[in-house]
Amino acid sequence: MTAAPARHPHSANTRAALLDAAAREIRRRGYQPASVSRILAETGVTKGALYHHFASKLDLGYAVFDERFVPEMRTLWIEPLQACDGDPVQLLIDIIRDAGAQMTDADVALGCPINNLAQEMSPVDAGFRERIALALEAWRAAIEEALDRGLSHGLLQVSVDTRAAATFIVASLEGCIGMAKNAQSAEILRQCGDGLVAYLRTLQNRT
Amino acid sequence: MTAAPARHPHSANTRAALLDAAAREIRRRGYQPASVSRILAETGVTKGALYHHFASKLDLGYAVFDERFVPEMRTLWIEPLQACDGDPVQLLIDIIRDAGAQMTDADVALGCPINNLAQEMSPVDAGFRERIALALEAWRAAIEEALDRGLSHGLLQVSVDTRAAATFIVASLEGCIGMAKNAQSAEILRQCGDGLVAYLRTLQNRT
DNA sequence: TCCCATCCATACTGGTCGGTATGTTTGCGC
DNA sequence: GCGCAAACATACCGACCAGTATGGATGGGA
Repeated sequence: MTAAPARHPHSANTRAALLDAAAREIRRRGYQPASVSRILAETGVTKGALYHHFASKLDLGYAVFDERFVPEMRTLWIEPLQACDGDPVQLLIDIIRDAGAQMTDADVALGCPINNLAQEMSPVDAGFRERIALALEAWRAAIEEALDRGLSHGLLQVSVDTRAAATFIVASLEGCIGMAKNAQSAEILRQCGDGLVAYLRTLQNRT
Repeated sequence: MTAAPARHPHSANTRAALLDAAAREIRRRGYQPASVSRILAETGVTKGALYHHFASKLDLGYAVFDERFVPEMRTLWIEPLQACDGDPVQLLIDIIRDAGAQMTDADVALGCPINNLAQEMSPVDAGFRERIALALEAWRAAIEEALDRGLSHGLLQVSVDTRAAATFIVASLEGCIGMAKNAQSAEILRQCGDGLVAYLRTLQNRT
């Protein structure tokens, strides 16, 4: 479903514009309150074009998740983690600090799109739920593997259960982002992040 | 807005039934997708009765939050914390373990109603956002005060920043509940909870 | 007993929703 | 240049939504 034969070259642009606008709309309002009409109005694309590229609103929602939200998370978290051969805890701290420093209150107010969809859609739609579960599991696994490498390099406390720690890190990260989202405050995000950093440091082997 | 003059005694029952049904509906679907018609169908109450008791759907939503969700959180968390004069960390661990043990997968799949509304409504409606901020702050403050008492009794590491710790505890708790909600698994909730418990233990003064 | 506010019931409205049927344009392959 | 499918456009549909107008039932206070 990613790409059509593309006989007409501009077609891909239309599709991309729809995905971008839908991503903004879903980020801001969530999937269910997202309005197809608003997406069309914002892009200037007509309804016929949209339903040529996507079978339904749900299909569009899935595409936004797969082609926008997941890649974003991959480049921010998974790829750095996989490339990490130093101290994974320090890498996590750096990402948290960097991302926290760059975000404005407006960014923070939108939260994490994956977690937004998890909270909204998991009781309602199995397709979203399974996609989200896969994405979160990939994230968790990347953290666990990085922790494992750090452990084998003697950088972590030997008592650390890397699987449990990775699970908790993902959960508390989403929790911090969620708290800051409601507060609409990058300052709160940093405060919450500091709490998480304090936890992360307890995993390090301090010698 | 809590209670009308109640000239007719049955009136309070109607109102309570509406609040209960609306609470179920909002728990399951969120506020925006919650349908007034479904609430009426479930209760057997008519639309005239509903709009006699509540000025609007939003008013009903606020009442559900104030009179159902917040009291629930208060009895589960705030009151035990305020009554705690022993080790606050152990109290938190006990609550987490007890609540986790009692919950079924179906319960877990609904998540925390306060956090659900935070993620859904904070970018959309200031009234919800402020209510949620107050509730979360009350929760955080109750934890902080309990930690402060524990600290003064020598039960915690003297290096603990109780305010930051309380903030992080709330955030990570909501994060754990959110992860388990998407997984629809009480087992995941317990695993995440174990991670949080491991963090909580790092706050204790082990001597 | 009768008044009157409270409480509830019914029918309806305007608006938005996602989706579709049908027609037109576009541009590559031949 | 022609054929033809991909790509887009327009108009419309039924369903559902929150909310309202209006009238009727109810029951306690004077």
